[in-house]
Formats: sequence, C-alpha cells, structure tokens
Amino acid sequence: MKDAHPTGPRVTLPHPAAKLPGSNPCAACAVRDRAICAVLDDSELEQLSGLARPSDLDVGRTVFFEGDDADSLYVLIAGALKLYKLLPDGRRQITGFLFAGDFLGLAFNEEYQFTAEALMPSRLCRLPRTKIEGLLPEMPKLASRLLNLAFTELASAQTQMLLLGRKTAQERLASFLLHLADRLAGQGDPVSLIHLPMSRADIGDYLGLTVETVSRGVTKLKSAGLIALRDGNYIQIQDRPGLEGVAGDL
Amino acid sequence: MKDAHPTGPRVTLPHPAAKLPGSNPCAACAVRDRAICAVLDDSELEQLSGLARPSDLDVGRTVFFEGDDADSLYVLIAGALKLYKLLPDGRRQITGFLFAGDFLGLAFNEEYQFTAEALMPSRLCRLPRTKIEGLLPEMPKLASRLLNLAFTELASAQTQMLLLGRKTAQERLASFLLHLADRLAGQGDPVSLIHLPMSRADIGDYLGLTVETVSRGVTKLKSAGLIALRDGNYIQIQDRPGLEGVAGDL
DNA sequence: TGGCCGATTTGACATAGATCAATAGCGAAA
DNA sequence: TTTCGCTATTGATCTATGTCAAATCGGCCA
Repeated sequence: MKDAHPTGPRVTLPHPAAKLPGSNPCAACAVRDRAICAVLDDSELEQLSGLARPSDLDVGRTVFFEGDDADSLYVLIAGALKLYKLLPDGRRQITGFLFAGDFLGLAFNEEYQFTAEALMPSRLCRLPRTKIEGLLPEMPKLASRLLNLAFTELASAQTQMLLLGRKTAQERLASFLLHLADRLAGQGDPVSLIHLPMSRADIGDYLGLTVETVSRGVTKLKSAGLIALRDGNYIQIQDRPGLEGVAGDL
Repeated sequence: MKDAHPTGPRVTLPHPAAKLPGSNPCAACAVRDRAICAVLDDSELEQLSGLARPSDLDVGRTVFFEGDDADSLYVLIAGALKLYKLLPDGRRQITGFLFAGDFLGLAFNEEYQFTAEALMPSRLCRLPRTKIEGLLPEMPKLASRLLNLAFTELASAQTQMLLLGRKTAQERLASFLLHLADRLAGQGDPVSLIHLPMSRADIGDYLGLTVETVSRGVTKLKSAGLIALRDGNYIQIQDRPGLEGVAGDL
C-alpha cells in the first residue's frame, strides 16, 4: 500500500447553523474573498446576503439540467461540479469542472445550456437571477466583475476548442493536468499534487477521448516519469517542464 | 458555366465620406440596429460616435494578433472575419467566424486571445477599450448588452466543444452548415442559400478536420441530395430536415 | 477480514479520419 | 481567350484512437 499524503483535502462543509443570528451570513462565507462577492463592500454584501440560499448536494445529484429554466445563479462554496451537454444518443461532452469559489449560471439566456452535477458532496449558494439582474445597474462593480468572469470563461472555452480540435491524446492529457494544477493553485504558488475528484470517464468526456485512451495516456506519462499516482485519486506532477513539453502549447 | 445567382451579395462598402458633417455618423451606420449600438438611444449613441474610428481591411489582413495588447473593441460593419489560435507547430483552430453586425474584442483580458483576420474586404468600427469600459457604469444598458453577448458567445462555445469533442465528421459538417444558415438568417426567415466566404481549409480548421475530410463530406452531402453547390462558393440547403438528421443534435 | 462491485488498466483488433499523392476546377492577370 | 496558381476533389494507404473484452485494483460493507 502507498503512503497516505500529508494533507488530504477532505471536504469539510462548514456547519449550516454556523451563522450568527442577526449578522451577515456572507461575511463568514468560506469563499467570501474569492467568489464574485470579493468585489463587493460590506453594505453591498448585506443586500446580496438577504437573497442567498445555501444548499447541499450529494455526489451525483444535479444542480439543474440542460433546458431547465435559468432562474438561479450559484456560487460553489465547497466541493466540485462537472458541467456537461449530451447528444440524443448519449454521447457526452463535459464543458467544464467547477471548484470552490467558482461561479455557476453564466451562459444562460432563458434556459441553462448544460447540466451541472456534483462530483463530491458540495455546498452551493443560490441567488435568484432576476433579482441579481435588477441589482446590476446599481452595482456596476458587480456587473463588471460578471463581465470579466464571462470574458475569462470565454477565453478558456477557446483554449479548450484548440485542445479538442487540434491536439493529440497525450497533449490533451498533459494540458489538462497542468490546467488543473494552475487552477487549484489559485493565486498562490504553483501546485504539484493535484486531486482528481472526477473519474477517468469524466476526464475522457472533457477531453473528447475514451476512458481507455485516458488510462493509457496516464500510464504513459507515469512511465515517462512526468507524473506519479498517489493514493485517493491524487496525481503528483514530477516534471513540470517535461509535462509542458508534452502539452505542446508553447 | 453555371447560372449566376439572383442576388449576389457582393460586398458594397458604403463610401467613407458618406457622413454628413455635423450629424452623428453612427445614425446612418449599416449595422445601427443590429450591433451593440442597437440598445443605445440617440444621445448615448452620440457619445459613442465621437470615439468610433472606421477602418477598412483587405482579404488576408489581420485586425490584431493573438497576444497583442487588447486596447480596442470593434464592430464589424461589413465583410467577414475568422478568429483563430495557433499551436507553435502551426496547427490552427478557428474559434469563430464574424459577419456584419458582430462584435469583436470580447474575451480580452489584457491581451487578445486569438488572431482576427479578414475573409473578404471588410469594414470595422474601432472603439478604444478603456474609454468604453469607463462608460459602462453610466450606461447600464450597454453593460448588460455586453454581458448578454458574452453569455451568448459562451453558450455557442460550449456547443462547439460538444461538436469538436463528440461529433463525427459528417455531423460536424451538417451542424456547421445549419448553424451558418441560422446566423445569416438573423431574425428573419430561415435561409437556404448560404455564402461561404471561407475556404475548405478554414472550415476544416473550424471543425477540427482536414481539408480532404471536409471536401469528402461536402461531396457526400451533395450525393445524398441534402445540399447543392452553387456558383461563387454558395451552398444551397435542399433538405433541411435531412441535414438536421445528419447533424445529430436532436 | 473477506467478498463484491464498480472503476481502472491492459490487450487485441477495427476503423474514422489523417496523410500522401495526383488530378481537376476556377478565378485573376495578361 | 489563354495561362498560371491556388483551391478543391478524388484516390490509395496509414495510424491514432475507438471498440470489444478480459483481467486487476480498490473502496466499502457485512
């Protein structure tokens, strides 16, 4: 058996009743200074907090389905989600993974354009969409934050198109691991131990590959000494420059 | 030689000097009520018009390159553009095509995330990015229009990911033609005669295929009686339900 | 601790689409 | 109108990845 790693990031959901009566529950939010809320001052946050409804979600449960009326926006407080679209015959494309602090519900018009499903026990903060839209004119900081989020998402969607349209299986896999490492690092130091809350099948559906190809690819990266598999679905990046070489984009 | 089609949409660029001195040049703009400007009232348009600089572009010329400082936003007044990203070894992914009325310059942060190149002689309206950003707080209608645009783009990027990750060559091609037909139709009646300002190579780079596969695919759709090729790079959709069947998404 | 069940890995083979290689078509210039 | 050069089409192979199938692993529950 392999070593357990030092700091296993178990998801510890803050207790629902942890909010002090009368105080602003958002103020104590775990993602207070990462999510969209980060750009708001205390009085603005106060306004939002009245609208927010937290909710917990078990593995495999969906937040909403593609085609549902898009009446809510969400902030992911803890856990991880996958977003996906389906073809009628069941082929699936995962368009993204969400982690704590991420925003959910962009890309709506009237209906959600994808299904959002929990990869692990997760907690969300739910906001009524129309109310938020109503607040935007009075909260230009919020509006511009949303616009920036949308731009960032768009840029990363375009990067993903390049990956899906033009990269080989190995390149896709290496790019994916590096991308994950960078996202999990946030603004801190680059991270080399990555947790994979998603299955090989999910990775395949994200990269436009089959489970088998993903598995073979992981094995090959491992044999090349670029990564190592750790207990509990962790991957350790052992040779970042090497992995970047395989990823192929500059 | 085959028939010329009835209404060959030659690009006729309005003469640059067509603006009356003293009047608002935007008021007479060809895309006045399609582009982002459509949500603005006359006084707001007046403010913008002072910032706008028109410019013409020949086939093959670029508006900007991936990595350039993103200091301008653009509205495409006439013509067509392709947007693409490159890998170091020259592999290319076209992330989108733009037509008259479309907005260009979303998906910026500090640098453009893709190169924009003219597919035909085109005219653009250029706006300084920082000035526009400064106006957003005072023009919530413009801000919300941009947000909506970004959402729409995002949704279509996700649809494209599904196409690139999970569809067969024939499905991609059929989807592409239907998508083009719908875009060119705008809000009017569905269109069945589609102009293709882009080469087969461009279509391939958009769909994640090679030129040869695109060409074979077109031939196959033609043999099946779903489409017909017309003079001057036009394609006529002859059996829309049939084509939708091939496209495969519901 | 042992047994089960789904997830992962590995292997053998099939194929959609890529690659390499000729033509054939078509538009611009002379 | 003819020619030239690029673009598109078609054909003959090749290969990366998909498909089918069989272990093997690993987590969870009794």
